[in-house]
Amino acid sequence: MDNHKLLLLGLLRHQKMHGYQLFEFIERNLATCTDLKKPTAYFLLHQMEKDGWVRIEHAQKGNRPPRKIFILTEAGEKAFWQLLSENLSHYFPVAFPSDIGLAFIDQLRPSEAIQLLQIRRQLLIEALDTVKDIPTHSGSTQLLIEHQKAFLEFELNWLEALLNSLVNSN
Amino acid sequence: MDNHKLLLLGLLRHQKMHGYQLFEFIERNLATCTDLKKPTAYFLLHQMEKDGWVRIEHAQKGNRPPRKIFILTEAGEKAFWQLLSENLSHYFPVAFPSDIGLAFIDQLRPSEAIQLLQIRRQLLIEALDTVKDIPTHSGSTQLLIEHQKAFLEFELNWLEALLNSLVNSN
DNA sequence: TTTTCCATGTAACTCGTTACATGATTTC
DNA sequence: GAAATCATGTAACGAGTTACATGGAAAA
Repeated sequence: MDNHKLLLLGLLRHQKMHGYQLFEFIERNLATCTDLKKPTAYFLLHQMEKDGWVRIEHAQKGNRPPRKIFILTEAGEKAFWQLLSENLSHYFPVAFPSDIGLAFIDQLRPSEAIQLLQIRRQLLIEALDTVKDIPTHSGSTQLLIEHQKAFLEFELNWLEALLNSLVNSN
Repeated sequence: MDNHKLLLLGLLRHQKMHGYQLFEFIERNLATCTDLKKPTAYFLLHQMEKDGWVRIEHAQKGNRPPRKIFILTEAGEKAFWQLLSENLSHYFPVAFPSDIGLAFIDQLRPSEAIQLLQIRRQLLIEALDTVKDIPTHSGSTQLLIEHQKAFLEFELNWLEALLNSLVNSN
């Protein structure tokens, strides 16, 4: 939650935006790296407004639906630094739901295990291709994408090594 | 949730156990790899009993609190295979909350960024040490631990490369 | 003219967590 | 005698998701 707020604040610090615009940006560029959904984004924006971290300006473009433009306040700026340094000085442990199946792989015939993991391998390759297709960003936003890419490559290598060892033991 | 059930079923398939025992095992051996908490485990076990995947035998050891021993049924066996092949043939995307901070690292002075990330580095090293201390398991349960270890090593390398690039740009 | 895009949200639900409750028993 | 262990849970809460609602404008 704090990290989601950090993301929104950081984007707003760079440029004031309305909710749809924020969400579009995340969806288009960071979908592989984060998982902030639309209703959550709106909810957090309003909560931050209550807390005085952002203020709202209303705007209209032609006859389009009215926009709520979110602008960082000074309190929001302070919160940004706080959340940023908390984030960077922590390490958030990651659990891998996919791994649970691996714990029981020795209960399958190797040929069956291989067949199932081939499908996973294909999905991993597709995920990696998606990340590779993201256009390069300026600044350190690119780090997020680079890290995700490096991670997926690591995962793919690891899975292929596992597949090889299964093939050899067959 | 399905993956948590898969984990419980898989452990029970190997050996019938009571809730406390199951949870102890997970806590002791798989804490770094999964995040199943005690109340969740009890809840899922009872839910699976309602669904007929496990049945309960009551037992008493001395004057200790009575135990509920969970035993896999035939339906549970079927569910196990179903959940296992679903798990293995999927890839569950992973988001990294820690990464959000990286997107804004160019807004800090490099020296400050380095200082904060050094703390993260230390935490990563400690997490890695914890995994290295887990005694070796028989069978493919060990895969889970190996994967977590390899992942943490990847993370540490990546972070150190980032730190180096920050030091050089300073 | 039907679909997609723009722009906002709400309501109900799910999964899981935290904190607490109970009570005997073994260990320090 | 106090603290940790064994063994079971419940109740309240929290974060986030899914599905739905609204309604005009642009694109196909």
